[in-house]
Amino acid sequence: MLRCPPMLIDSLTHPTPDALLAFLRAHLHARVTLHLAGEVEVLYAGRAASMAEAGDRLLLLKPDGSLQVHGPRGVKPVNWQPRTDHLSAELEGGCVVLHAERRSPAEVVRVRVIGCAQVTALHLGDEALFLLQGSEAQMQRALARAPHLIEDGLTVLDRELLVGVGGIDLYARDAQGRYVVVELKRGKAGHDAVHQLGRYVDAVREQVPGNVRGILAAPDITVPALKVAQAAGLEYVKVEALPQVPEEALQPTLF
Amino acid sequence: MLRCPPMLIDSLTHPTPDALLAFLRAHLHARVTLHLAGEVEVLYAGRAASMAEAGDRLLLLKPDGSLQVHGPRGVKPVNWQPRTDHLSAELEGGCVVLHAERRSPAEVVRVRVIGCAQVTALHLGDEALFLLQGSEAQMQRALARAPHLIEDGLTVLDRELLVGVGGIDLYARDAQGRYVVVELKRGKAGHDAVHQLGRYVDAVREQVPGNVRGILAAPDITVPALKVAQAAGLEYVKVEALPQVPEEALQPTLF
DNA sequence: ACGTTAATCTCGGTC
DNA sequence: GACCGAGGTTAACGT
Repeated sequence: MLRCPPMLIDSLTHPTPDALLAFLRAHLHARVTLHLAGEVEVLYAGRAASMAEAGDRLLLLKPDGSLQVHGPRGVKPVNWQPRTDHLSAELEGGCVVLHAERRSPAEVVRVRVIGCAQVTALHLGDEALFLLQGSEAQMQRALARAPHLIEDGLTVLDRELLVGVGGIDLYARDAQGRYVVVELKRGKAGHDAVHQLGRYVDAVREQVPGNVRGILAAPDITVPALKVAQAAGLEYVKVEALPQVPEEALQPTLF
Repeated sequence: MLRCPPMLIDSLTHPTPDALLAFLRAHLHARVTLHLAGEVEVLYAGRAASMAEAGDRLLLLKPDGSLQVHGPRGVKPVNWQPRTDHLSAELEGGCVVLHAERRSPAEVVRVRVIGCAQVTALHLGDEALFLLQGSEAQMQRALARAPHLIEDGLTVLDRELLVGVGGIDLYARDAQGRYVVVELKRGKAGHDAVHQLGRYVDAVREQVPGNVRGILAAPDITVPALKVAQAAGLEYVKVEALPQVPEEALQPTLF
């Protein structure tokens, strides 16, 4: 009675090209995650085009067909392919070559495996529960429930109100009955946030008569962005992204 | 005489917590890339906060201190930490726990390894040559050399001209002597590109007398963005991001 | 399929 | 350190 399939399915060290090909063929379309360390050469063509000369790299192939080629630095892969439509392995001139293609956008990544130090097939199982705190969506919910954190007397009329293109984070009315467009940012707000707010305020002004205010609500704002906002008659209000956590919860004992 | 250090340094399958700890301690700060497959629980706190319940995951630890935790889908890790200041492994309640911290922004990722199926230490060597074609920088160079691709009679005065904040991609003069601000996009241009162009044009108009034109040069543009551009008196010119490749080069024989 | 936006965006450059 | 903008951004969501 195998309730939890074994995570480590198969692994080879320093396989020959033939052995590697057989390994890949056996696992490529088996809802399995593959990990390969080796010397590799990568060609990419699609929205752009790139070529990486032979070098030691780490490949990751997930069951959704996504492929990533990692170098020795950084979180970002050197080359990648998100969710492919077609994945194949062939022998070309004595080397295993991986093809990862997708349409829309039409892109192909071609990986030539010159040498393989280790290849492993794993079963990563289902995704486990994941909770994120401090997203803009959470901030939006919290402020919709407690709009006084933005301004006293504010009444929220709508969330994610679609106006022309794009959605207004919070659409509200202030104590004097003026309409208020609120744009939220979970981090430091920059030019882009001010422009976004300005665009929404303009759109609302075209549709409703009377005064319309624009408020940028964020935990911080860049100095230039604040100037631009003020020059455009838009307001900035400081709000915290993460709900205040009681001091006790931060004590190391609870970790 | 070891000119190329061996890529595969060490590997364990199903190590005990003690063996895993020893393995990690031995390799963590040895300019080595570590790969670990196992059941894992992750806490993150910093710009936001997250927790991931125990699940099968794949860890990547690079010599620059970057850490990523991959699930069964997507290019993006479930949790990550780019370039840490401090990395450590300890035994807590019978489980190996990894800490990856950085200041600025102050963030910490804590990975509890409940079970380890495989852990491998690799040497990924130096980065190999990487060439990317079709970046905006390349496009900028190409169009600066051949501005007629944007418009006949255009003379490029400057590239990346700093005006207020941000840089104008191409600053030019047209056949009639009017100043032209060109904003480039390597892909489809959207609202943001139009706003960016508008901002630069406004900044130039404040500094020079006379008519100032704004041209958005991109291989494509969204319909709404085109409308906004036209309404704002800005122009759109279609230019290809990738230099035209001769048909022969695309023939499969050359692959 | 298209358009828009958030993201723990990452990453690099410049002031 | 702050700020800005590119990115093969990715990924999710809505129409």
